[in-house]
Amino acid sequence: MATIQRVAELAGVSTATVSRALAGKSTVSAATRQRVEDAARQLGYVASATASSLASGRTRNVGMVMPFLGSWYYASVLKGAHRALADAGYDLTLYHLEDTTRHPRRRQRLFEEFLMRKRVDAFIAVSLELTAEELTRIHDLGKPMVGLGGPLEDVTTLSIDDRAVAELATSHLTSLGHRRIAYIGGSEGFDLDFHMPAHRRQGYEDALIAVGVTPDPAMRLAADFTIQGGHQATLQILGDPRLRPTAIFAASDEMAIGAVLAARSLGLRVPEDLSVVGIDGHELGAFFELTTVDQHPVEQGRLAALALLAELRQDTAAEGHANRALPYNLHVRKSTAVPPVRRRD
Amino acid sequence: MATIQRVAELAGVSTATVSRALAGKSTVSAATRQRVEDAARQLGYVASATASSLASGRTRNVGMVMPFLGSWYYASVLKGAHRALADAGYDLTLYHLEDTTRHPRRRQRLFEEFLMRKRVDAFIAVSLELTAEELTRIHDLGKPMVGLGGPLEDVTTLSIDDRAVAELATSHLTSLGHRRIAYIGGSEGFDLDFHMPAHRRQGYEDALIAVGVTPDPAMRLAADFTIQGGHQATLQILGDPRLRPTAIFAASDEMAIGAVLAARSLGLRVPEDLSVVGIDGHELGAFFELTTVDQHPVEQGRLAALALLAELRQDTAAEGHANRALPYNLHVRKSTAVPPVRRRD
DNA sequence: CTGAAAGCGCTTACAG
DNA sequence: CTGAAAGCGCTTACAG
Repeated sequence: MATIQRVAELAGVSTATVSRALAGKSTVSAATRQRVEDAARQLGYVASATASSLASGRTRNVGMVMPFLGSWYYASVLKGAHRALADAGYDLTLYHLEDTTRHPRRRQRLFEEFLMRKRVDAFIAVSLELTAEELTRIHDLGKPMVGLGGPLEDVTTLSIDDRAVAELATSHLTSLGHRRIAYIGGSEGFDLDFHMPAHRRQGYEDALIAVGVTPDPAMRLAADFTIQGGHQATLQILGDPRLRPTAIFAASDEMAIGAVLAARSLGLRVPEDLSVVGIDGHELGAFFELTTVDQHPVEQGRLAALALLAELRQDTAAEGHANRALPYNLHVRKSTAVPPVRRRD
Repeated sequence: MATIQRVAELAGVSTATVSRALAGKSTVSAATRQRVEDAARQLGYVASATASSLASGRTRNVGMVMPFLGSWYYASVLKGAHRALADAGYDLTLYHLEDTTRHPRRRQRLFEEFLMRKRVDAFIAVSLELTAEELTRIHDLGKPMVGLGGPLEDVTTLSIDDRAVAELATSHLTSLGHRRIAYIGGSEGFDLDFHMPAHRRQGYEDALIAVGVTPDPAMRLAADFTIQGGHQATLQILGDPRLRPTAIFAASDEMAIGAVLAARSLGLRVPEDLSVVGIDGHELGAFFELTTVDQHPVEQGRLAALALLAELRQDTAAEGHANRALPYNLHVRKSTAVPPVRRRD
């Protein structure tokens, strides 16, 4: 593998000039730059990231800290962030923040060893619920950080307005004429950001109140954020003769798909007998013709990466820890429609 | 951030001794080691990966090259590999090998820039179909590499026996008494390893022939490896009055789920009217009570990482480029049963 | 616009 | 068992 020394010899300049020319510094003459580039190409030279990092103090590598690997949302965010970073010439190193209670040693090691190695210039933290000590440790690293999802103290955060999203989904249903709308929310502790379920419930209730409906606690169920969770909760709701909802709003698309399948298994047609709306923009939504509030996870990853790159570029110690709002939009498909004609009570 | 120099001062030894003590070299006295460890802990010292790499030539970082981010299988493999690497003290840097035809520049840049930076000691390549030139470039990097999935020339590869897997799934059906078994295989070009569809089809046919059934080309359909793909193919198969299969074998669990949903939409019960078996061990399989041949993707990622770590440990130039077989097992759930009593033809 | 030289923070023969 | 010193391959003030 070629070194900068070899390139310098071939181009007939010093290693300092090679470094400047390939880094695109403006203080190199066009002719010299050309010779250096030719020599580098001829030798297949690419600067060693290791040596470059040690000398410059910049790694051109970003750490991505995620609580889950293997689920659709996180994989999508990862994809969006990776592409934006790669386009800027950055590498992405992945850190899995495991569950504290189940894997205390692995999690501890992440903070005491992996993140301390100075392998990255900055971090993107997705849906992180951190202890005070963990947050201190991260701050002590002195690296820029952008959070996606849960609001973190003294960290620039991008997050979706969970209340507004839930209100939009519910209003979509009320505007179609629905009044008996059940809500399947997250069970406590399932999601890492424990404010999210409360915000979404608030949005749901706000939308009901806006059309004069008093929220009925019996119409709210907690479930896991999975197809199975939505399925069970829906069987529960539809099986209770007192409830008779005409629509279900689920806090995730997977739950909503579970609701659709549960309705079908009871012989109900969606949307003729029951409307269903979810949140996410999940890849399976298209197949199930699910109406949803799309939160664009790939785009979320991209925006987090761009925000971080901006901080790195201006090297701001970043006082402006804004909590920026992420985009979302209602994607109407065929799982929602006007409610069935009301039966006599 | 503490440097090795500070630790050396605090412990009253040279930096060389600090380095040896913390690296666990046996040539350090117990007393000295203890003092060094105490000093390091007190200062919160962790060696800089950058400096360590430059000095030692080892990065303790592995590159994971994947053609897709965001799908369940790849996310699962990533998860398994990440954990095994982290447990060995290694970091994981992710490289997305984008589709050649759609993103020629991004893919080219991966080979000409990202992989050349010497940021990693070795690579794990998942389902990679590489051009001759790309393979040459990877070999020229002189780094150990383990392939998962597609067989790569001169590379240690872990792969599943696709023929045997398909034969097992099909034999499960024939042993239940099925003889009219349709097969939904991958459409050409969808998967990167283009031998896989042929091998699975071979296994399907072998199992039929073993019970005296002549494979009928009309019972084979190609589809995308998705729920949608399986759904469409199944409507096609069940809609053809000449075929009347009692069972469907799909080359992936997502296809198989599509088959189950298609059957239900036609009023058929699974498994009473139609048995369905898939391949994968997909997380959704449990919900749909799908019988499948589980290929344990998380475990695949772990095994690939362990194989790579073994190569790194013995620093073998690795002549033994064995193609090791990955484990799989039949997971019988409720989507398969004896065939319905045959109607008169 | 370019070069000589220091230095980034470690590891590791070499010597004792 | 330990230390002094070289060196890993770059980047970047500093000087001209």
